[in-house]
Amino acid sequence: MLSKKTKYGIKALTFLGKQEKNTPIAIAVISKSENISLKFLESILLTLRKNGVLGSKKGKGGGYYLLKEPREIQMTLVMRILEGPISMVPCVSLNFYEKCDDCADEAACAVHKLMAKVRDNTLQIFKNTTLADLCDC
Amino acid sequence: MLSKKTKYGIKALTFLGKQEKNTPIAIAVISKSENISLKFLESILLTLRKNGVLGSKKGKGGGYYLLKEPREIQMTLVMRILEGPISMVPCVSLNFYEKCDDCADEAACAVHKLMAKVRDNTLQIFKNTTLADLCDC
DNA sequence: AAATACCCTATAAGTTTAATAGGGATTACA
DNA sequence: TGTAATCCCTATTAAACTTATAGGGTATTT
Repeated sequence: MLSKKTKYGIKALTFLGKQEKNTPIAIAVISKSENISLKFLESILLTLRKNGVLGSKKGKGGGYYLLKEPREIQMTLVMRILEGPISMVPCVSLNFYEKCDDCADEAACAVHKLMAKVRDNTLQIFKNTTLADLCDC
Repeated sequence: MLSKKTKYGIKALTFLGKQEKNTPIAIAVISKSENISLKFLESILLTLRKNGVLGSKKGKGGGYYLLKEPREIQMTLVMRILEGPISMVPCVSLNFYEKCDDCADEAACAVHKLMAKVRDNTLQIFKNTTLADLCDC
């Protein structure tokens, strides 16, 4: 299951990407428009800012804005920041690899084999989908 | 993340699929071979039996066995029984559909759009992968 | 200086997962 | 016929994760 954190994060990014000008948008504006708990959204946007996806401006007239063009923001990046590993098991993860305790031979493991296939496909989708694609609705 | 339930389930099914003869195998045998908690595995195999994937035989010499040929057991079935929905959000699920509370227009939702693509791809893989494929190692 | 809006940490409620425990029912075989 | 093997079923629990909520701090603009 996709966490609400990621879901809300993608919605917020899409909202920002759809703006005509890339000027700061207050959290409260996004929160109301997308029906997202303000405080929860706050922490999500903070995470995206710390990871270089968003910039922010404090004080009156402040808010969050995209640091890159929508077409340059791949969903791989967004997913990894908000959701974590793209693969369903750590033993096939490229960025978050971990060996399984219970599994002696990875090459002979059915789960590994299956999940590697799934990861390859999912990764392709996330790589080839940018925020710009999601903003065309 | 894939639950351990599903992971263990697939491993157990693969173990059964690799047997020369399709005679009952005791839970304890699978448990030891695959390093899976016996009691936990027990509940998993029970679920698979209740869903028509496995048969069982009680008493001495009893155990679990496949009810169908490995090549006829699609991973879609196994995943849906053990893991639940294949899609990452309920609003794009074919078998477990649910509307989002926060989302007014599904067709215009970025998350929906993205996750529908992911589901399509993942579904194809699970459909085209049978237990027999996983047993060739 | 006052209002606005982001920044940061802590905490709590709710849910899910993974496992554990314990006993019941059935079957094979000596 | 009795006993060991083995599946069947329910309940409980411990840990982890998710989804918020609360409260105050800091910077900026007007």
